[in-house]
Amino acid sequence: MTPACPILHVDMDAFYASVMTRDRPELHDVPVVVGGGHRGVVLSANYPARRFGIRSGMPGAEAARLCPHALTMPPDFGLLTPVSRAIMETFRTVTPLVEVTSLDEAFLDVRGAVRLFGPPETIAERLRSRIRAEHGITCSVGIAASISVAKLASRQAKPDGVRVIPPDRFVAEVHPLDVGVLYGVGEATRQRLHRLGLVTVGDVAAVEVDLLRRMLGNHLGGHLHALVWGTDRTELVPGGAGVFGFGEGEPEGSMGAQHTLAVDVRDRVTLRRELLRLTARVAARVRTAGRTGRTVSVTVRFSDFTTVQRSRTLPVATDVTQEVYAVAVRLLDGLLDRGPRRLAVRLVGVRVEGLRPLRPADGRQMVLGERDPGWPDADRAVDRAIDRFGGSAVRRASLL
DNA sequence: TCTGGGGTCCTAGGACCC
DNA sequence: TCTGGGGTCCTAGGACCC
Repeated sequence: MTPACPILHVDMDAFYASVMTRDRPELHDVPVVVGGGHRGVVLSANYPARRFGIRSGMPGAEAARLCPHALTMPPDFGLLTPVSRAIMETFRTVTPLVEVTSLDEAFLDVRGAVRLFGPPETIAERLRSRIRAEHGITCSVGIAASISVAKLASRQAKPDGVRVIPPDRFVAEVHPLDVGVLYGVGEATRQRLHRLGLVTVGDVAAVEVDLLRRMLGNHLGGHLHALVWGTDRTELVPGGAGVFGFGEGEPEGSMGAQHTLAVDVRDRVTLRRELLRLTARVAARVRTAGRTGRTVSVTVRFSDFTTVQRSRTLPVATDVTQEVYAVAVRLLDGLLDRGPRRLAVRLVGVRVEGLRPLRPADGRQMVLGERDPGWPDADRAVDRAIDRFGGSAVRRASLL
């Protein structure tokens, strides 16, 4: 029989901080912050640090103000990634229906596993004790009929707990809460709803769906209506880690890179050099994934934090660094010429969109009368060298 | 010493075509 | 020589997630 609540959301507790201090018992009562260095944000804070009000996503400077004696360390993905992979593999011993949404979170559909392993609550406890035993860290599990409610439940289960929200308890337990608890309602939508006098989930549920659609737009209105009644049935998509660039597959639609400069910069030569560095990285990833993209998009964030983006779609898809860069640098120049003038630049980014698999026929066919400038060969040579000697072995002349 | 980096999806207007 | 609808593509911006 299919259980009423077949969806599990498993969320590691303070994953980065927990893993990085796991073998250092002397740090267990010390506030530890991962990330948040110069101009950065907090990626993870252990529970002692949270007692000072430190939260992930917070500017590092603010965290330092709240707790000056906290120990701050950069994330060590060489340590974190294998732990994450092993945990996700543990999930797959229960069900193949695992959607990995980040290094430290996944949704599981266990409807086919109850016969073998028992009810979802039992499965949750099994997974929790295995993760504790094998990796020395704790996690929390939300259990519900849908991913959106399971996600909400796991947040309430933290730390180191399990929470079930069955459909017949949804209204009683969720309607009194602030709309911001809903998965998919961020700060902007929350503020908007609050301004309309809709503060709790129940307040929104009392509004007719047609009115909601008129107030918030067709899609958001309809989606929100489903969320507040717990009827959203967005399907779990098995796989998915590639979306986050953690190496398990590659993203489908776009690949990009951006960087916040150590100091705000006005000098165009410096900005172009940074753009080339990022472009080389992105194009190499596109090639490695065996894809090409048609749209190049450049993002600039100015010192006042206003962010502008310009894109250009090419007639023919490319994976050639120099072709992407030629477009990107024109977009950058246009942006600097017409953007909020006089402001220094804080961040530059480049993205290749409209990715699709590279078919042999796409090859490097020449437009009539055009000479192949040899860039694809140069790219392949660079890719091979990076493959053999590592990324630091190869630098483009203009980066030296 | 305010505010990262990697993605996805939706909206809305204009161009262009039928 | 007046009015139009529908579909797709492109661009810019914004919201959301971890």
